[in-house]
Amino acid sequence: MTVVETVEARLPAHEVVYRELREQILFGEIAPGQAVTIQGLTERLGAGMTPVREAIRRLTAEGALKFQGNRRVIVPLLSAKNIEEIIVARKCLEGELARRATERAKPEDLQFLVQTDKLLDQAIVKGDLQAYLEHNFRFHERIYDMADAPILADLAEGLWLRFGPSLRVVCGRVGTQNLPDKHKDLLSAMQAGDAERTAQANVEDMMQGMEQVRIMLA
Amino acid sequence: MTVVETVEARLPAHEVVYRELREQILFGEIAPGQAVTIQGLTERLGAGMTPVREAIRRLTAEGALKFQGNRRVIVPLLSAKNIEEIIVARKCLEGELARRATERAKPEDLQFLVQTDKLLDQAIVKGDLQAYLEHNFRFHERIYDMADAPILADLAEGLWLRFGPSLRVVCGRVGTQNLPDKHKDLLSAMQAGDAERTAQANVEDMMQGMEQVRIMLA
DNA sequence: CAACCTAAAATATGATCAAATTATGGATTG
DNA sequence: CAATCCATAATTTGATCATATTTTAGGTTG
Repeated sequence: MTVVETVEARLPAHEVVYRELREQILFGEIAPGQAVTIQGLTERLGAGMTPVREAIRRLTAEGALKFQGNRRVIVPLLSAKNIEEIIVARKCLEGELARRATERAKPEDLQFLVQTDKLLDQAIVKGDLQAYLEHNFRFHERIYDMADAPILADLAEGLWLRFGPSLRVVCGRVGTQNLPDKHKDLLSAMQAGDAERTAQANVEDMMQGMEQVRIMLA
Repeated sequence: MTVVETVEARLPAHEVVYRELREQILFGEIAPGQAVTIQGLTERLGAGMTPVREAIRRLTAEGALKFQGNRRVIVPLLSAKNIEEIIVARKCLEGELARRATERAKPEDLQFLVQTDKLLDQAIVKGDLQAYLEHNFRFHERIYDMADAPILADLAEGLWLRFGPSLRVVCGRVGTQNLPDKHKDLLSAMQAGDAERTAQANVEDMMQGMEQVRIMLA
């Protein structure tokens, strides 16, 4: 048995299933509107029923899944109104988190962000949608971690879980080439230690993405 | 079998357990730091293991419970830093929700709020902590519902779940007599249709409560 | 077109296995 | 001789699974 297997064996099955399913939703592998069945997951992930159930309830609580009245669970379809709400919340959260992250940035954090942004650019050039979505998320997730504000980070990640599936749809239509971001502005501001400018760049970056989703839903 | 029992029987056991446990946490019946065991709940609520498990995962995802590394689940203890984070998020959310609620207020909503505030005052006079906490929550919950913004309402309720247990501790120490609120200001502004003033009153009300918790934690 | 029937899926229980905490008793030390 | 510490046993609790029951959806028949 390898070391990796030993470490993973320490994680409960419900935790493993949760993470797996979460990533699949986050990167749009399960489309908005699509049903998620317990039995389907037990087969697909080779897990028992109870752990699968627990993972589904957890993701439902986070808004990543929606419990229909009739025992059905689906990946929710976002409405234009939903996006407005998400924008309101993110405007506040993304600004605050970027501000705090800048004040606490360590060299290895900046190095990670620069490196991730590079990988992101490469994914855009290659047109690799999956890699684009993943690196983009890792970039912002790192900022959340840096902020040393677990509750705010939880809220921000929870929102990501809500619009993630739609983002995939948007990017699939628009194409990775046409996805502008403000990461360069953000990084230069953060390197300069300018928390306010970093916050502003992060909010603008967020708004660009949300705008794309908004256009699609209209 | 009564009608009520028939209707409740339609709700899945995991949903019933979830609601029950959620209320108990919300109104501080389970103290911060206290452990929540699966077997304890199966006995106390007369439910099976799987539904209890699902309810716990759901509440863990909402931040109402915390999963310790060693398989233990507790009601989290708030730190002073946590409160700061909650304040940042609530400043944004409570303002927006009150604004939207005012714009959409129907006569029966206002009637409910006035009535609930009356019950709240009575609870204060009687020194009935449990009733105070419950009516206070129902008051604000109604505002969330009125706002017609399910995602923002989810976020606001989720935060309530985080500070609820601490609020109980605070009120237990301070006594219900010494708990000022801004509900009268809020109601008069809302009745006048002044969304901005309602928002301001709601944020002030929130801050008064958070301030109490902050003082206790210092 | 409605009522019924069948198949599939979800709910829920209890049994079983594994892990962790607590309790116990003996050895060691001051 | 009493107190402390450590190792080990016992008990409690969590994790997982297999299975029985209930519910729903969809197709079929009158």
